[in-house]
Amino acid sequence: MDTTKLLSLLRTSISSKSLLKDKLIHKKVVTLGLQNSIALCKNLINFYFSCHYYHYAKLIFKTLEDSLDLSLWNVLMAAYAKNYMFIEALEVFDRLVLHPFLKPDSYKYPSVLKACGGLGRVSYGQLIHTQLIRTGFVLDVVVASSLVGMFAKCKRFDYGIKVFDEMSERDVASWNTVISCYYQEGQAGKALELFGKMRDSGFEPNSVTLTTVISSCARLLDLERGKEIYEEFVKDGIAFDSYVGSALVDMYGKCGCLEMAREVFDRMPVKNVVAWNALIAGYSSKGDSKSCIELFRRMNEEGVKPTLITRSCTLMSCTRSAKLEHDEQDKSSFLECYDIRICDSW
DNA sequence: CGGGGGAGTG
Repeated sequence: MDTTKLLSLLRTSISSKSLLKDKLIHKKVVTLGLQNSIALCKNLINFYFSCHYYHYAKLIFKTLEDSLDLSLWNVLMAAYAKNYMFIEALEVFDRLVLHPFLKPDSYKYPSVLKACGGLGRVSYGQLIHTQLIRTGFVLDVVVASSLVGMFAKCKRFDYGIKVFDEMSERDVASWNTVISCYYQEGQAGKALELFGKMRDSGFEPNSVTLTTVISSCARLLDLERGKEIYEEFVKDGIAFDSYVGSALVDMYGKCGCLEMAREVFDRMPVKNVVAWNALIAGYSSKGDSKSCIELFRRMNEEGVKPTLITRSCTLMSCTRSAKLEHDEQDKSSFLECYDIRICDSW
């Protein structure tokens, strides 16, 4: 069996998440003496991460870390960053910095910047920023966007916007990053303004853009504009995914159109917890505790785990309900929700 | 091999 065949087997087992099968493949890799195949090992690392077998992933890396292949280090950092293991990602980066022979490339930076953002380590991010200017890697569009995102996550929006303004090359993702930067800062109007600029500059917005733009309309309670923009996107054939769906449910809910919110929600093929929460929050703001309780029960039945937001919205709607003192059914619903809150850890 | 998206209360 050759490397190509093994790789394709591995990809299939990654998508079907069958660990047993993969262990057999891994054994085969070792017995065939292909453990030095970098490409194969990158796939193995990603596979073990997808099964949360981080220890195995690290072992694979360890057997090859002396091979002077930077991409292997980058794969490991990216895998950690993607799984929110930011400390581990930074540890790999720090070790890489001390490496005597490996010369940096632009792929080394996005993951570590994501980790800095996730940990709020702005001073470390700034240190890297300085290096990026010195080495010229800041000219890479992905590296620069990562910087913008890192500064936004660290609440240093001014720095993020400055980096964006100085970018010599931009793409859809970098525009999305800066639009989201304004949104996160609480400047929804400015986010919409940048969206206009993005289109004027000739970039085609995608579903990521749509999510942020709809959320901005939601925050501004500008239902008309949101609808208008959404219809344009529909005409352009932009995908209606779970992010877009949740943003729409949120917008309709915030604007008090619960029928529309419910309609979008029902149309979502996969209802994630954010969509549930957005709908519950909508009913909660109307003081409709009955609908909140009903949804709270339904999501439990459907196996979607409530979050802190689910519970606070549901409970708030119950306490807001003026009938609570008199209506036995509401009272028991409240207690039910409260009991679950005590049993689960928050 | 890398970057960008959504929910609550006070």
